[in-house]
Amino acid sequence: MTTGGCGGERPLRRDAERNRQRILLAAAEVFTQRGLDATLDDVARQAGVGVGTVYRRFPDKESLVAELFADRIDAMVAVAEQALAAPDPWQALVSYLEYAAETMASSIGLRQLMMFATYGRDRVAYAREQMRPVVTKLVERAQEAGVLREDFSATDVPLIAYMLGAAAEYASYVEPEVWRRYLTLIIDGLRPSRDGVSELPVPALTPQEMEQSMRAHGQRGQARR
Amino acid sequence: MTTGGCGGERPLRRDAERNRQRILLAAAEVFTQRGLDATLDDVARQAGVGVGTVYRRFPDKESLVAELFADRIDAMVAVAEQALAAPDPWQALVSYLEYAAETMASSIGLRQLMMFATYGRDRVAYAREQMRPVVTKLVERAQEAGVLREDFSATDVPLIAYMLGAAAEYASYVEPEVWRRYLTLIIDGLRPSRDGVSELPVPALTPQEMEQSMRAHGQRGQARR
DNA sequence: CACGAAGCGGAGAAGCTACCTCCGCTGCGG
DNA sequence: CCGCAGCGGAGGTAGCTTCTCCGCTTCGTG
Repeated sequence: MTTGGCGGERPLRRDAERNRQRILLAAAEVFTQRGLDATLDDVARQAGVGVGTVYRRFPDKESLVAELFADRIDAMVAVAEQALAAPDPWQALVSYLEYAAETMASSIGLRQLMMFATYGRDRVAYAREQMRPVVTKLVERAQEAGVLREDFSATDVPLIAYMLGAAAEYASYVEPEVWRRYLTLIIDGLRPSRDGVSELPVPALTPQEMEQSMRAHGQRGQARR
Repeated sequence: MTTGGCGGERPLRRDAERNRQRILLAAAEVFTQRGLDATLDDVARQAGVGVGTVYRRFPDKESLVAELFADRIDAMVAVAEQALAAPDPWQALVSYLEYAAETMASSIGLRQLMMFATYGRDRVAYAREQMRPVVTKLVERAQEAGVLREDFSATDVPLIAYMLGAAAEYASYVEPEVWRRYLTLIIDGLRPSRDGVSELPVPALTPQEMEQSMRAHGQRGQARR
């Protein structure tokens, strides 16, 4: 009632607000399980409302997707910064890598959003820019401490997370956590100079190349599907 | 002429045969670079012929895809068997893993074909059945020799290969070989009991679960997309 | 060379699917 | 109790894919 100045938009009617929440919930379910290719019709069905209701609340698919995942994208940046504050350089890097992989594995839609420049380019681009120097520092700190192999690079982090997300998606119907096996293998391979360690055979992607890859996939709406 | 009994089909006219080869070549290009979602129209354009010509030679998309990749699928089985004949259990497993990953990384279409039950189910299913016991033996032999961690499983092989293929696809425009970095990390993580080795945190997929995953993705034509 | 048949191209039919709009009806709440 | 915010979902529009058809071209044999 007493909101007084009515900051701009009047509050929704009670039933409308309830439907809005239902839609958000349904969208989360649908886009995480089936990816961003899923239709707004699908979301509506899952929410138990008509398509019209969805389009009344969200001007288009992109807005809905953006609103849905905004906080999880922000969280990725925050967690990276927290990791940098942690005392143990090895633990910091490993836990961030795990967090990134967990994020990519937890939602097909979010993975597509982060890795393909299909929707919400601005916000994602911004988050990526925030993270880049932080992750670089994370990697360098571990290397300076001598606990991480020298040939590892910051751009390997998102690619590994993406890759693990792909494995998670593949197995999502039977064991959504298999990716942890492969993360463990990779982490075990991350330590420096043990006997029998082989050098990494190819240079890592440069940040510019990461951008390019992202764009290349964004072009033809692969995210999709 | 003197083919006499005419084994069934008369040979194609010279220009027709030339076009057939062009189509096969174009199809290889298109399906490996863009995946099985690519249109037969795309193939025709790439081949420099009309769509009609494609459909005259190959009854439908599936036939073309099957014919294209048949030998590479057979090769996967053959290479597995060869690996089993190699003397060094570690080398045998590692080289097969590399071969599998290379296959999945070299062609988006082939990876989809092998991992999603969209086209050519029979041949792929058959190849998988052939490979399963061989890979199992490869893994067990390495474990008995004490050169491979005990918690590694045969079903990890295709999943790892798939995952690396996903990384390859992502970076295909800038550095199609990055996946080798991650294969190396994984291989370094494959050796048994070094100090600081962590146990794998999740059980591997069972062969039945592998089948299920494959089918699940095949259902809604994701492969494509 | 001439001619029949094999082959060709590509417009377009047929069938989807996805996004979004519109309008007559419903039911909230002042 | 009534006015208006909100609702549902049929359907318009656009795009895309698979495959067919038929008038024209080219091969190669007699």
